[in-house]
Amino acid sequence: MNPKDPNAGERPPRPVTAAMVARAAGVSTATVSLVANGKASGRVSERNVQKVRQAISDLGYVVDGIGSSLARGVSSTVIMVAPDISNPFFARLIAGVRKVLGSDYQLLLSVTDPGQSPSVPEVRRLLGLRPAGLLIDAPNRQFLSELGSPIPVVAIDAPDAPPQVPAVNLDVAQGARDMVEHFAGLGHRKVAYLDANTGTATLRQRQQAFTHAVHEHGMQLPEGAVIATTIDVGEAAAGFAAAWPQWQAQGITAIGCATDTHAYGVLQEARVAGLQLPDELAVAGFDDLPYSSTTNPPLTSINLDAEGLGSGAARQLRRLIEGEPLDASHLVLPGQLVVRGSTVAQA
Amino acid sequence: MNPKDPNAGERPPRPVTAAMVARAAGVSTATVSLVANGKASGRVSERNVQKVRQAISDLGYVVDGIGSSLARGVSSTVIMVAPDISNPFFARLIAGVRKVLGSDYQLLLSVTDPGQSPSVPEVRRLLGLRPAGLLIDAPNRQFLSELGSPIPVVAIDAPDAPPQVPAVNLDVAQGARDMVEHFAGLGHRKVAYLDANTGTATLRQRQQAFTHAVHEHGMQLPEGAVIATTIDVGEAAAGFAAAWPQWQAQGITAIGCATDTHAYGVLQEARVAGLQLPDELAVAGFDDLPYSSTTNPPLTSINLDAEGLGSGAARQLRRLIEGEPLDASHLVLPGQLVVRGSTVAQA
DNA sequence: CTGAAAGCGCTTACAG
DNA sequence: CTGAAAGCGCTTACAG
Repeated sequence: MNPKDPNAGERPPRPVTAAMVARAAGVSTATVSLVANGKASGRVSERNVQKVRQAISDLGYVVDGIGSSLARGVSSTVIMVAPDISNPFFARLIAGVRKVLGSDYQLLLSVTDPGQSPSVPEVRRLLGLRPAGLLIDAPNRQFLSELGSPIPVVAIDAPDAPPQVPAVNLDVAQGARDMVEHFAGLGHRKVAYLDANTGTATLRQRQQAFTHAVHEHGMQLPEGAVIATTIDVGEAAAGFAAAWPQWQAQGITAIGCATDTHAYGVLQEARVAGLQLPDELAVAGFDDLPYSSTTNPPLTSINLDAEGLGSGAARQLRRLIEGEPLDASHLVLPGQLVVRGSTVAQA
Repeated sequence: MNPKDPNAGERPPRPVTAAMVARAAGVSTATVSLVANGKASGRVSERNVQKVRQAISDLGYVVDGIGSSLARGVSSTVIMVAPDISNPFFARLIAGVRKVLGSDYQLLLSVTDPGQSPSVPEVRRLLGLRPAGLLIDAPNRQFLSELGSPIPVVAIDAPDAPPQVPAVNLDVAQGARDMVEHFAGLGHRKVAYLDANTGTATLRQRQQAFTHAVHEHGMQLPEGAVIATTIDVGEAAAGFAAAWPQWQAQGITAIGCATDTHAYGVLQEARVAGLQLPDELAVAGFDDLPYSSTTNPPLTSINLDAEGLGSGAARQLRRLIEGEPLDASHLVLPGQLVVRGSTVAQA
């Protein structure tokens, strides 16, 4: 670590093994193992602990994860399999996971092809790495029922996970109902929905609950009032721009968006079109991304706790790994409607 | 894989080992190993190959990565360490890496805290996993000089990497010069620069080369004409909105942006402010993200080959891993100015 | 072409 | 408290 380290930047000759440390300290590798893993107390004399510690730091010994994993049967690695990492929601999710895993487990990400649910063979290969547990983001139901993992698995954002697969989800259906109720309370009668076309379960749920709630409230979702684009401000803007003339003619005054990203596109085009928000058009989204409080106007959104989702999933996984019982196999985190200027004129 | 698999969703009793396969096929584990690793040809009789293949598929055997890694000394894992994953540029980078690694190596991501260069101890722990190689995205120079890895490492987007660390970079300086020359050719005399405040070397390079080129062309970057925000459309929009009155008063007619994301913010605010682009204001960015061709107006940008960056780095790493010589330790991929409506009125 | 055996680096009963 | 030894699952010279 010393910047003047003569070895800096070069290939160290060969890695330091426990045997080398044992020799240097004059003890057995068993003792080195105990000390290196913090299991020395009460089992190794203070004198030997010191000698081993000294040798470890002198030689720069790091426990070899492979040897250790083989001996123990598992590694201290947690692998998270995720289809889509390039969005701020995911970054917050990871932050939550990392927080709970701390330094006890090493988090590694395995990215599947964009928008694809992971495949069973792919995950089986990952299993060959002997992770302590697996976190699987947005898997589809079929995958989950086919997997059958020998190690603990927790699904994230998998509302359709079978009961035997622990999962932690977001209550997006309730969020959708809250959004619709909010629109209804404001007097909107005809609404539209800007969906995401990625086909994950959480997105499907949002749309279905939205549609259902609209009818329950006696409101209308006219012909052609549900369109879908990718999760991209530009695509959403273009989609809205194309649909708006007709929607306007149909008397639509409010738009629910599957994600805040979609809503940003709507806001952008609406401002360019000179629409008065929220008077002529009300817009709301899902996710409550950080920027939603500073858009113009600020965006009404369903706050979904990405970090809580990550920490919750990691917590469940730790329980499983460590053999503790789960309070519940499926956890559902509530969302929260955050009302801002895109639906209600603010002071 | 059969959906009717009675084991589906349950914990398989215990993993299948090479010894079990050997017993089932009536051969030794050595033979199983040869067949399972595709090294059988010319060394195992066709008859035994068949028997082993049969047993492998009957039992669903997968080579244990841990055992294999220990025996071989390395795993077939490539770990990519990255500070910031939540942007589309990174997704394309990954795609390039995956393409070159194919199924020969398993790509795993290790995410550092947002915006942080990885730390040496962190990476040392990763080394305990015995990866075949390491890909390190946007490391700082100090990290690189301290690391001294026993395994192949390739730095990505590290223009200040020391010569002994192979790196693949983007020629952002040339890109900045091209951008400025483009502005100059259009007759702009006073320009501004909207920087990113993340402090990575590539961003620093863009800004310095831009500034330098401005002076070389006899143009001006007036007092207060360089501001910085996070890489976020909203932040950039707000930053621009706050600065524009003064910039306008100073006679600034063109803005260079450190990333397209910044430029989107400028475009957004400019349209709202009713500015005529490109007549009253010209805007250009870096990255040429997919959406840049469909903004309104389409954005002039320096196309940086994210996928090529990923595939180039992966290719270098493979060479290193496989013991082949490198053509060059440092690779620099050219950028390309793509002129669109945000700087030049289009037909 | 084949299999017995050594060895990768570690952990963990076990005997002392 | 301590160390010799077995064993984790695999790969690879080696002898046949």
